[in-house]
Amino acid sequence: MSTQIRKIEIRKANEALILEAAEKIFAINGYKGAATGDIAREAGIPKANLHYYFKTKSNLYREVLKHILNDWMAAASTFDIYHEPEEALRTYIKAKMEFSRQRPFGSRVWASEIMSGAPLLDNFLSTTLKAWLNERVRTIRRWAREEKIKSVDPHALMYMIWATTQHYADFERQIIILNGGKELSDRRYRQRTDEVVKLVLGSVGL
Amino acid sequence: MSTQIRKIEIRKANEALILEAAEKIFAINGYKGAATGDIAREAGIPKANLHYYFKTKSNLYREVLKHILNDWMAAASTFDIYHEPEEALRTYIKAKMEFSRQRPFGSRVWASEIMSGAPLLDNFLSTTLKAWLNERVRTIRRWAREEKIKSVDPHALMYMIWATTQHYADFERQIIILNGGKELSDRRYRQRTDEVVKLVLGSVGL
DNA sequence: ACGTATCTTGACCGTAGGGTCAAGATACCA
DNA sequence: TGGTATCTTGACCCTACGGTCAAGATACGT
Repeated sequence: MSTQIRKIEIRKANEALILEAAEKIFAINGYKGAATGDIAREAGIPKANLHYYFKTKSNLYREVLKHILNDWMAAASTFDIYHEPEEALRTYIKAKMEFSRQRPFGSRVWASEIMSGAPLLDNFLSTTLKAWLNERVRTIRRWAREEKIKSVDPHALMYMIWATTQHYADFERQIIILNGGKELSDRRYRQRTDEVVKLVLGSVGL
Repeated sequence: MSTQIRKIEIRKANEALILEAAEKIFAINGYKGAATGDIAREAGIPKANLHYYFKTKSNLYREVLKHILNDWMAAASTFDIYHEPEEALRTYIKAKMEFSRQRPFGSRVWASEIMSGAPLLDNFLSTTLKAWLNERVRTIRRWAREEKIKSVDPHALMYMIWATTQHYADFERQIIILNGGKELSDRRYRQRTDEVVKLVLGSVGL
């Protein structure tokens, strides 16, 4: 009945703390392999406290996924800012590369969920994402028809973009090792982003 | 002291059975999330029997990884069959797409291992794979110097090829859902392979 | 046919992990 | 300042899981 602003903020802060820790642990160990105790330790709180904010591991996982979907869709929306293929693709790829840089764990949770059969993402994939993809597929076909780009398989193109951009998050460790153990600097990462843009644009004849 | 051929074959057959089941369960649940009991059930044998052939879960996992590395490297070797960029790239991409089609679980175990920090692959990545990659990078640079292909960042190109081809294994479930719940037929998959080849060749100006 | 090495399996053990609880601490409101 | 709602936490419970064991089954060499 009362406002209790401070308390509400404590809750928000703790939930955010737990969600961040959970994203990391789920990313590293997968859903089944992740231990709520490990998540709690990562968040710096007792396990019982974690279960106070999130009743079950499953609930927590669902919340983590929800956050990732939100941000993934936010990046997706940049596809539509521009109408010309070059700018649209460039902007979208940059947004996805940025997402991989900023939220590598989120990307990995997504990948892990898909690899384990996507039990929870099934609905999102078959409705929201499918609709979004179909729309972009149509756009790409139109570009080809208008001879703004080479005629390519739109699905093959979109999957290539997703795969390549997400690779920098999901396979970050491999990339670092192949880079001699050093992670890519911001500068190198920006250059690499431009190279990815260049390759993809080249693949459609731009 | 004795040969005992039949027994040796029993062992080989059972080990193969277990390794196949293990590859699947590790692919779905990751190393930590996979239960030896689940692997045994998948293989159709009692858990104790699994532990008779593979002392520990860790040993079994190592063996699974070893098999995957072998086959991955076999695909990799196709890169060198041809000296001209077009044929070399086409052959390599086809081999990798074929690997994704035939061994989707293997690909996922690899991905899962990398995502969890690559504790066991570290050595392979920083020696064998790094050397292999450096060699290919040099080849790609040479092609660019000889103006056989556009000048591109070789690492960006190789990662794009890896990411895109492995996407068809690691994100198989997502692809199926986006395809309306039906998996890609052999024919569609072959067409898609050709499209991937086309995109990659296009990206380097071929 | 008999002895031996390998294989098979149900029962068992100990720890780890998801989740609960109840008692105390903290913040809020009147 | 007292009452109430929320928050914090160590201790606890129970199942799942990695791994063992010992007793029996199977195949092999002689």
